[in-house]
Amino acid sequence: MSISKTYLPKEAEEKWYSYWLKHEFFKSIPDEREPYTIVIPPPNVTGVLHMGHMLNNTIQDVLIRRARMKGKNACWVPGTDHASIATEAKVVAMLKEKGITKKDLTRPEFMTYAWEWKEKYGGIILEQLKKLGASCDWDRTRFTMEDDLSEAVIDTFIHLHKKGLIYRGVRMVNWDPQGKTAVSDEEVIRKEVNQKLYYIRYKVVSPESEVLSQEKTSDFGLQTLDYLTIATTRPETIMADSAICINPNDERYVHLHGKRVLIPLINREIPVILDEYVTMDFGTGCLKVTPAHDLNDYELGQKHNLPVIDILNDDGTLNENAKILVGEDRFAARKKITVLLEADGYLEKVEDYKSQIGFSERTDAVIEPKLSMQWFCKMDEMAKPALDYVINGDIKLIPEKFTNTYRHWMENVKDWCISRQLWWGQQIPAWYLPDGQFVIAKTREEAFHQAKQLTAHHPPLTIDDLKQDEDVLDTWFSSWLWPISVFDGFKDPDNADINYYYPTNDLVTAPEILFFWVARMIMAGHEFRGEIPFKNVYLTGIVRDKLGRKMSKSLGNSPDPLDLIEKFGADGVRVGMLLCSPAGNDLMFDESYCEQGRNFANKVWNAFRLVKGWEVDNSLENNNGVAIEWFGSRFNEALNQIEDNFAQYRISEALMATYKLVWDDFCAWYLEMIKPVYQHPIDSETYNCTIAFFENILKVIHPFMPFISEELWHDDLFGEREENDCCIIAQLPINGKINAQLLTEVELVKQIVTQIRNIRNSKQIPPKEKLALSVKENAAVDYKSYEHIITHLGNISTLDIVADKIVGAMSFMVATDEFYVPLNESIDPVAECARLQKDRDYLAGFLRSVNSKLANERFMSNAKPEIIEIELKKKADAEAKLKILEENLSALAC
RNA sequence: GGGAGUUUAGCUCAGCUGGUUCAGAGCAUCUGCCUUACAAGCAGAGGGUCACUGGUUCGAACCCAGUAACUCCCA
Repeated sequence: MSISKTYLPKEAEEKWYSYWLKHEFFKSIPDEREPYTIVIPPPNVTGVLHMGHMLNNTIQDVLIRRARMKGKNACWVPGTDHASIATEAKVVAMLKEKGITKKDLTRPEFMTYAWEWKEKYGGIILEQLKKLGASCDWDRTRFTMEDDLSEAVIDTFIHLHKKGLIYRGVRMVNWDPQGKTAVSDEEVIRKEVNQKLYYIRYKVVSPESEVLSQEKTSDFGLQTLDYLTIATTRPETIMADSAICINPNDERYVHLHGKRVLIPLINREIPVILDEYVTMDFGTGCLKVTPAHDLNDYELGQKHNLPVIDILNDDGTLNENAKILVGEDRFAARKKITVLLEADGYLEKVEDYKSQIGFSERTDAVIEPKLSMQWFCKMDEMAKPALDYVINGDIKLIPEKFTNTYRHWMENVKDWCISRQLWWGQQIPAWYLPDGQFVIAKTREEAFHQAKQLTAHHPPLTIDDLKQDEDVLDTWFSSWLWPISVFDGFKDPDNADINYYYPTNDLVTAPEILFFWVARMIMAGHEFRGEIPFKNVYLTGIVRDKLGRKMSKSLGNSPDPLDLIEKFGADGVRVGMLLCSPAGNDLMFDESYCEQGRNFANKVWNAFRLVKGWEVDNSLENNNGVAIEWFGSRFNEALNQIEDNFAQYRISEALMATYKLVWDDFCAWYLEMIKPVYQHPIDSETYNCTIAFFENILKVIHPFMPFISEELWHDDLFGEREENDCCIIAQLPINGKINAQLLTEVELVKQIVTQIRNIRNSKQIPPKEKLALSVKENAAVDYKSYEHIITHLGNISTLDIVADKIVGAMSFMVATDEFYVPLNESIDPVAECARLQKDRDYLAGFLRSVNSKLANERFMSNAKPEIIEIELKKKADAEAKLKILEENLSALAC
């Protein structure tokens, strides 16, 4: 036999993946079967596969393969999103290398470069998914910026605008001064940063004492009545201050009520206002209010009608409003103004200070809160039905704990800023007239038509006078339509695909995007189809390294998934990912899990080698009836467990149940039970049953390990296969009968075998030396029917049923039955006594606790009858065993 | 600051409605084996004050309160 001793995945993976493709097993078209649909969370088109994708897509593939094997019409729709910020950043960087800056290009020129980039690098990630074995229907691959999907986005915008759900407004946004775009809250990464807290003095002016104060301007006196001190981390923004705010309850500052102060260096006068918003014990209790550059200050400013003074340009430099340091970058300005303040005596002190600062996820620039004109989508109306679907269980979040978080978010939802100051994306269909009015229209012509109505009485407006909004829509404004748009549900709302596949079944994604993707898909589903987009949302954990750090490129702590596949095989990596991924909890990934997965594949491979090597002799009679019936029952029991685990989305537990079924029950017990003596043939009935079992095992492992199962499926051990007879479309075994008594008794048999092995171990008896075994049956189990198994696994010469104890033999108990193994050497009575006494003491203690329970009136009156029943049985069992132990002890005269 | 979650063996995690001999699994460790499927293996074994302190209960890993540590989300 020339089969390799280890499973070599590489060849099988290439062979079977292309075989599956060629035979279109991933392809789905609507038919009369029940559909099972997953839409992939579209990865960034310019992305490469990372561990998060591996986990996510392994789970999806397991689910989709299982559904396929359960007879459903399984459809997994792949695709990518255009990732406007990330992609544009990459294109800009690529252009920079060529010596081109974005500013020098027209919009269409830039888009040409961007599309070239996308064609060249986009979709690499989808090719990588194939290595993992992903069984997506590749003919359905979609991209959020392709024409149809873009049209859906624009139509959606127009629709929502008509409904009054989209508006334009000045709002505080997270501004990325490097990318020169607004980014969403979700794209801001908060980090703890060491900063400085600057204490700055503002001179107090008051009408009555103005003269006095001005006199003191030159020498900054130490009279605390003359100035107040604020604490800030951003001294460069003092020129944008609109007020100083103190808490009305702050007794230290009662004298400041109604006063005005001068901003240092520029001497602009601002009022002191009162608001309980100010925390008295933070800093000095005096808060500088800078509405243009801080969200909280903005809200405070709104409340108190303060002017908004914006001193920053889009690139983060100071503008003319700042009066001083104009043109300086904000961080350079901070350093310089500190020097100026110090020089003029305004700087009281500087302290070290730690606080959270927002950084752009894409450019890592410090986020600047900035007031800017943006497009918004109103959320409150849409949030309500989207919340209801989850609360009333139409959509299930797995694990359930996320329902709370979801509710909390949906009840406090904020409007969605949907504009981005970029070119790569769908350009907002707003057209501005020269007078600043705008219309919303799909095309320039339509916009012109509408615009003419607005300016009916004015001199001619030409079509070229219209200027389209420069901004594009947030990528999530495409993604939230994904479950509908991939089936062309916007273009053709009643088409066969959308009617058949929608709502989809399961969505598998990360909890990080529960709100800005999952929640919005639910809103879109309700808004545009009046239906949920999916029934279950399985939220995976975040893949972390052993130290609990999130895997990331910048930390360099993430293995390359393709290297892992190379090293352990795709099946091994899939198993490895799932072994360490409890639902909803983060997973501490380690390569050793993949190694375990590889070893498992190897175990299956070697079980195959064993069976493959057997010779069949038709004249032999079948002695393995019990073993065969037992494994059949055990297999059915395991099928139930696996099904149950899947029903609860406990996928790693379903895998573990499968793992144990194969490794322990099939390999370690069943195959050992029936294995013929070396170079002896096997009877045909056992052989055929074993092959049938093996084929069922291939089916059960297939969703987890598609490649090795398919590889073995086609071996002639399992007979001739038709061209289309493949494991991937085989139907999972149907649940059969379970003989519970048999399962229980074989557990006892296993204990007997283990005890015999222990005797061998402790007495250093070689496995080849046969031993005799006698049993004194005290209970109802007929061990004679298991004789074949016991003698085979324990290498026992004879199994005798005896009526009396055998003195001088090694003994052990299983349940209440007594077993004896006579040895040539005499046993050590002292050691034997000690062993028996230990058992007796333990049992006696146990019995005491049971008895005290039963003697407790409150227990007897409160406990449920079945609990009392159990306690009584415990008592009876313990007493029976104890009796035997006592007998044995006295026989030994201990 | 507000909200949510986690804490069980060296590691990663199960443990459902409080009630079996309930303290479990996989990995790792230790011991013995190159026994003709597999050393990527086989046969055994050890290992835990269920974070801590109280409470409820006949009975608590599980319910309640408080404390501590860690994580995430929001501000």
